[in-house]
Order: sequence, then structure tokens, then C-alpha cells
Amino acid sequence: MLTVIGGPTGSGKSELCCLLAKRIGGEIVSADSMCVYRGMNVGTAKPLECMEEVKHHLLDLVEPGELFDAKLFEERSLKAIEDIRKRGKVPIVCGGAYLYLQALLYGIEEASLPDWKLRERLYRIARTRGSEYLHEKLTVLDPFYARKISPKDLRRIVRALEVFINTGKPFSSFHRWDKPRLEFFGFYLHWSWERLSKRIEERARRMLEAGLLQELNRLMEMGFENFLTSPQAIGYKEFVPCLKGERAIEKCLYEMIKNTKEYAKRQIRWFRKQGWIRVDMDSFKSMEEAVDFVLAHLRATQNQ
RNA sequence: GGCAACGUGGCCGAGCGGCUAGGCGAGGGACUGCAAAUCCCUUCUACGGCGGUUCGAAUCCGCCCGUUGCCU
Repeated sequence: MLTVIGGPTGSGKSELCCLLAKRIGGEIVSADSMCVYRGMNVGTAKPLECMEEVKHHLLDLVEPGELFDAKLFEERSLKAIEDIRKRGKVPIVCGGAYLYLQALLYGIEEASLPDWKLRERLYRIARTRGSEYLHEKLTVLDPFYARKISPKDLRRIVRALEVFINTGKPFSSFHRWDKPRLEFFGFYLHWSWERLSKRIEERARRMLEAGLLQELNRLMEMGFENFLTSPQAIGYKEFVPCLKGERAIEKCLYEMIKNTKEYAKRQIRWFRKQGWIRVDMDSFKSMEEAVDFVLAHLRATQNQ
């Protein structure tokens, strides 16, 4: 049975997982879409100290300019779990990137590889004729999927068309997400919104003090702005105008906090729906107590 | 005490005689190879109080209450 610890940003997942791993001889499989990039440490709250004591997987996989995606995550994380088990250790999946968790736990169906040339063409068509035009095409090719998404959701329209063009089959014909393919035990950390908000605000300020801007500066010199995925990271994208002198630091910080909270809400909604065990963080006096709670649950099921 | 400005939905804020601004915040939702991304929906027509003018007032008039600024 695989242990999975989830929760929104700033909920203390990393800290909890670190303690848990130390107690049970575990290794951590990070499920974080931005921690896979090397050199992005402060803004992603990469658990640097814990990495010295506990073995971490799926961190620092690629350069910020390289491509990475959910499918690659699926493959790599499965392999990591297998590897950990082979060595007699306990894998602990820890992360809040729910698409990545979904990919690992439920699997991503083999449709077709991303075809950036084709996407470029489709995006160009959308620019002149609108995303609605492409959505109409999709309605003919894959009515089921077209009905599910908005005529403005270009990203999804393009992917669905791409799959049809490259496989000859509708995108939705690949989808099969009803049951997990992995047996797992899911926990998610829950805080009252008031307390989580405060944690998010404090954490953002701490990141700034810890050298977030210097880190971003280095990234910018590498051409950060033109990269595909890494510049979408919260905590970085908001400060780009700052570094160019176009906006005051305080304003950027405000934006970052706002975006972090929005993201946290999306995560919370997703976790709530999963039916995992809720770890009520408000009720514990320390992180150790939360770990005790998780351990108690794990032992209880092992004895069944 | 005198003068002036203002009082709009949880907050900010436009409207200045008829046609439910908008933003923020809040809440909900979608999602199958960019996801810390992309996209959608909801927030019950709110205008300080009382009168008046008018077919019709958040908008005009009077009084009252409150806030702010200035003056004595």
C-alpha cells in the first residue's frame, strides 16, 4: 500500500513527510510540478535541508529551459517507487500538484506525444479565426469532449485536435479514469482558511528574504522568460516586472500572494473531492502530532 | 457654532431623471502528455433616513442623521 500525502501550498506537506520518512525509514517521492526544475529552490520551497537527511526523488530533474510534463512524471515516479521498494525502503508520495498525482495514481492514457509544430499551427489559426472556430471543428471530430470544455479553453481544444490529427481517434476515446491503478492510502493536510492564508503570506515574505529575487535574476540571465513551463511558477512570474523596474516590489509581492491563494484554493477543492483522509492541522500542537496521526492510520490498516 | 464636500451591495468605486457599470474579495466548478497552467459559473437590482417634485428619482428639492475637511 502506497502512502500519499497531499495538501495545498504552504500546508506543511514537506515538513510532515520529512518527519514521517525519518520515523519509518522512508524515501520521498515529490509530486511537484515546479520542483523538477534545477535552480528553482527558494520560490518552490524545495526542502533543501531535508534532502540532506532523507532521500528525495523527482526533484531537480531538468533545467528550467527543458520540457517536462505529467506523462514523464508518471513514468519517472513509478520507477522511483519500484526502486525504493526494491531496496527495502518505504516510498512516501508527497505533493500538491494534483495533475501529477492523478497521473501517478490513475495513469495517463497513451494518446500521442506533444507535437509542438502542429500546436503552433493550430494556435496560429486560433489567433486569426478565434478559439471558437477550432472548438467547432472539435465538435465534429470529438463531440463528447467538445461538450465538456469551453469554446475558449484553447489549451484543451488544441490538445484534443492534436490527438485526433495524429492518431485518427477522438481524444476522449483514450480516457479511462474511473479507478486508480495503484493501491494507495491518501492523506491531505487541511487548515482553516484563515490560518493557511496567514501561512502563505508569511512564507512569501520569507522567500523574499531568502533571496528569491537573486534566484530569479540568475534565471533571467538564462532566458527564463522564454521558457515554456518554468516561468509559469508562482513566486517567479510575479517578480519579473519588478526586476525590470516596471513595478514596485510590494505590488509584486501582493500579486504573488494573491496567486498563491488562488492556487491553494484549486488544490483544496481537488483534494476535498478525493475522499482521502483529512489531517486536521488546526487540531495539532506540533508537526510530530500530525505524524502520529498519520502513522496511527497506517498501522490500523496494516493490521486489518 | 459657521461653511463645504460626501454618504451606493462584504470592500473599493462609476453613474447625476427611465436602459440591472466595473473592479476587488468570496464561493463553486471543469480538467487525461504546458497544470504553480488553462478555462467556466455564482455573489439574491445596492444606492443614509423621512418627506416632496415627477408618469418615473441612486440621480432634482427640503429637512434630519452620519462622515470628512476647512473656518471661528
